[in-house]
Amino acid sequence: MSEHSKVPSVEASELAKKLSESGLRLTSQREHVFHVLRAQTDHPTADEVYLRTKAEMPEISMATVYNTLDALVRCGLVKQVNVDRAATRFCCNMEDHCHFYCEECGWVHDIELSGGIRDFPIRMPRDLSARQLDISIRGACRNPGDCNRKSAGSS
Amino acid sequence: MSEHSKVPSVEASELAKKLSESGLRLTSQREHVFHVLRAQTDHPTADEVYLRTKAEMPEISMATVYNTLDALVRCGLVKQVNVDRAATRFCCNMEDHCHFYCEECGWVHDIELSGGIRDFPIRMPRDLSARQLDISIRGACRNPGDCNRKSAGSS
DNA sequence: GTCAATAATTAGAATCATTCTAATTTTAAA
DNA sequence: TTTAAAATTAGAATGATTCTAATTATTGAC
Repeated sequence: MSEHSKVPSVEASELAKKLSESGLRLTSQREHVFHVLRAQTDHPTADEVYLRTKAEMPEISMATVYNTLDALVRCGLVKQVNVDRAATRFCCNMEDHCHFYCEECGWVHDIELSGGIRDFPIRMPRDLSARQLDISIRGACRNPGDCNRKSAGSS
Repeated sequence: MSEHSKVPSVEASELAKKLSESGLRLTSQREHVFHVLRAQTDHPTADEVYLRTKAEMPEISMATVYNTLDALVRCGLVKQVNVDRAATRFCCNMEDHCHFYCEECGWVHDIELSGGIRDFPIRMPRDLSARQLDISIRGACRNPGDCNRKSAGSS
């Protein structure tokens, strides 16, 4: 283990387990990226993850952030969120939920589901095998002035 | 009306109406792009739309294709489909339905919903106003050999 | 129909997100 | 330890999308 592991690693064992289940190794970079994702409940882009992780671990590279995010997605610890043409966002809430995308400010919020995702009234064709259901809602935060970021485009 | 309108324009009146409702003009480029989208039930990328439209109207530019797709989305005739990190796809099926994304071959299929989209068990927070619900399912076409494109990654 | 104002189109440059490359370092296991 | 495989790195390359400034088309008033 290198000099870099200076981060609370309560999550490390879960991370190590999940990674190795997918034949992936635990590295200090992966620990830091995972820690950064868990530290906030927002939905950062790869670039935002890079900047936040760099604050903890200045030597990390963008390529590693992408590799790590892919690794975390592959081993089921993180979800990719694609809501518009902009950069992909990442979400470490693995409970059943859906995403709200504000078209004014670009912010992505989690929305709880009232039932389990299995209860959704979708009939799957026999020739397709589903791995994951993603639900997203486009709309606007009310009170445009309160929009989280980017200053609302409308008025 | 220019020399370019050589295309069956049953759709033109609907298109003109919807465009003008949003304060947008009907142009021959917009007619062609809309026609191209309606001609197939797949989910082309902007680049694919560009190539298909160019076959009917060789002078059209990529910038116009993007502008037009945006216009069609804004006036409610077309939906944007974002399923992964790749290029956005466009869908002119405006019935309630969801999208299946095959992780092996990249193909996007429409899936019918068994109920109306309003029946979905989601409780919207009061401070958010929804405009559109998007549901997508990630998975794999069974029979990997039959995958539509890109030759299946798995074996 | 003609004109002016506005909107749309165009080619190409610019930007942004993501992936690739090849060299180096780290990890895990013998 | 040693070694093979996996991960990391910086930076180049690619691909998707947006921007820019000049030109052309459309609309509505006359």
